Amino acid sequence: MDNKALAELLFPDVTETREQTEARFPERQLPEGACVTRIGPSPTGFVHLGNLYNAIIAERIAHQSGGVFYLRIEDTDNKREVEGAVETLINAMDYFGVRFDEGATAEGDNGAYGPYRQRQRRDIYHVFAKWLVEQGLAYPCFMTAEELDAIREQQTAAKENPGIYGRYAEKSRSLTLEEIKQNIAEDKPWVLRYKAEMTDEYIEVKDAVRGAVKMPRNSMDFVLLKSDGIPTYHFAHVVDDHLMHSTHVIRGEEWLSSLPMHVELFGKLGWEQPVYCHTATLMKIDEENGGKRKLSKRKDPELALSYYQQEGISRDVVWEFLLTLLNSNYEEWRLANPGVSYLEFPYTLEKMSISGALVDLDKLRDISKEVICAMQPEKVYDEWYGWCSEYNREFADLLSKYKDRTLAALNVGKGGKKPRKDIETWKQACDFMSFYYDETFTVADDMNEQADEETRKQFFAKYLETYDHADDSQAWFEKVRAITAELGFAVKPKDFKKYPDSYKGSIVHITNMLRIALTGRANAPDIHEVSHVLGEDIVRARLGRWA
RNA sequence: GGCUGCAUCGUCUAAUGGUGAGGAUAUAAGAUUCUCAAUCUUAUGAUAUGGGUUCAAGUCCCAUUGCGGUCACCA
Repeated sequence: MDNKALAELLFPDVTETREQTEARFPERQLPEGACVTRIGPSPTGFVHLGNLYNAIIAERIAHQSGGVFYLRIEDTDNKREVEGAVETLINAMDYFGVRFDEGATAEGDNGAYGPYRQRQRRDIYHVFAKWLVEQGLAYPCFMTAEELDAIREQQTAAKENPGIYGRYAEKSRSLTLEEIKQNIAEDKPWVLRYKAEMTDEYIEVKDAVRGAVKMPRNSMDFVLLKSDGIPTYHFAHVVDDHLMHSTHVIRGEEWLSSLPMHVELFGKLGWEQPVYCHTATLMKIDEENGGKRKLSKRKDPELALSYYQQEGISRDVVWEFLLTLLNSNYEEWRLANPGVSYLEFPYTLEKMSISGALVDLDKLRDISKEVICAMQPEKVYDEWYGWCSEYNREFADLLSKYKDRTLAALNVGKGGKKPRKDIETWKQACDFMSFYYDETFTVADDMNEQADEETRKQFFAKYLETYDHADDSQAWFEKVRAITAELGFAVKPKDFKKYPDSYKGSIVHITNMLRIALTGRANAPDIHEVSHVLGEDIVRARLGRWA
């Protein structure tokens, strides 16, 4: 076979040599030790928690080393592509504070190694495809889907490994130049296959987290270019990560088994392999059978990044959460460095866990309270307002109308050493804080459980009579106690527990009445503090209804 | 099925081959002279199984089991 002639026949439009193409993607000028990483999502419109997980690793590795982090859109499968998916992805990454130095943007490209959308790099792949054909390392295959299905059936029946290799590749491999010319003249669709060697050798690849991984060397004639001339993931990955000079390839462990193909291509093209880092899959407990399983797009809403956006889970919270999963020493570091940005944490691949972690929403909730509690009220306000303006416009209006009151409310219970931890998510915050605004204030809890109507009227009348908005918390509580005793309620809850028949109730009932009247609920923060956030007029108005 | 990755409390994990297997979270009980959110005490709770190597194994080796991945003109 005349490989040169075959290459010309298959790629008549390719005029550039591989040297010329490579010269257009020169070495990056970076300081010693700088890492170049990327994420390569496919634009399906669905952004995974796993996407962010890998993005965070890649971003940290690059930026901690003074390197480059870029975005490449892997859109080689046009069947899966969804309109507007690139924008969705960029928005999601932006929401979670992942910033790219170069790569695809909503408008186009930013950077010297583009295009950053694989479909637009078709000509580049063809240069290397042509070279592989010239070297006798690739050949066209005209087999139809039906023929491939038949082969697979035959292989399954014979308990052989499925795929195109060995004698199953004979038919296409043995085509003469004349036959190929004929097929092409007839416009028969073809794919370009890698011409693998039949071998039982093993390869060993160093994975940055897993250590040495041993696998059988590739002996499959896998597809390099599909019939539309677009490369498969495998070919595109090798060409792009070489030309764009990625030093580290961070991706999910589902790629581990195709690693031999990639190693094969890097070897044959004479390129240096990047450092591979195959991350563990995020898992979840299956409610049906109690087993550990992969997060599934259909059954698990918390898999979608949009879930975290819709719930209003703060960017910082998601980072903290993922970092605790990513590096086992993160929590320890956080404890030793409270108040420091997570960006200061020295992230290392060595500390990465290799077994699949379970997404534990309990843990997320705990981290969430912790993180938001530690935020300055101004920051809480800004982030919360930002979320509301996208997901709850009415509340956003309230927040801007009552900005000062909201800031004061966010300070409630923040004075001492043990600050309150009320807020978990922005969505929940709207609910939790609703009693501070007349527009959203409702009485949710029943006051009948606290005392009968007669006592209630007496209490509120007396309370308002002696109420002095200027009282400090001590003086205020003394008055509450006085009224409590006067009404025949136990001032000490323990007394009531001991002698329930001697009292009409305890101070707990009294304060609960106050709380319900003031906030609409029996469980709420400190009455005295809340009163001062609301102001005297509102306090008198809300309590007056009951007197 | 072939190939392959992983395996410590429910969950996330720590432990140069050598301490009573430690922490966090969750759960339960108690404390905090007003609820709740917290906070503090305490408790429950793990090296998947079976062999080997070694004075000594959670740690090294082998097998079994379990869970995952992959075997497309999908990524």
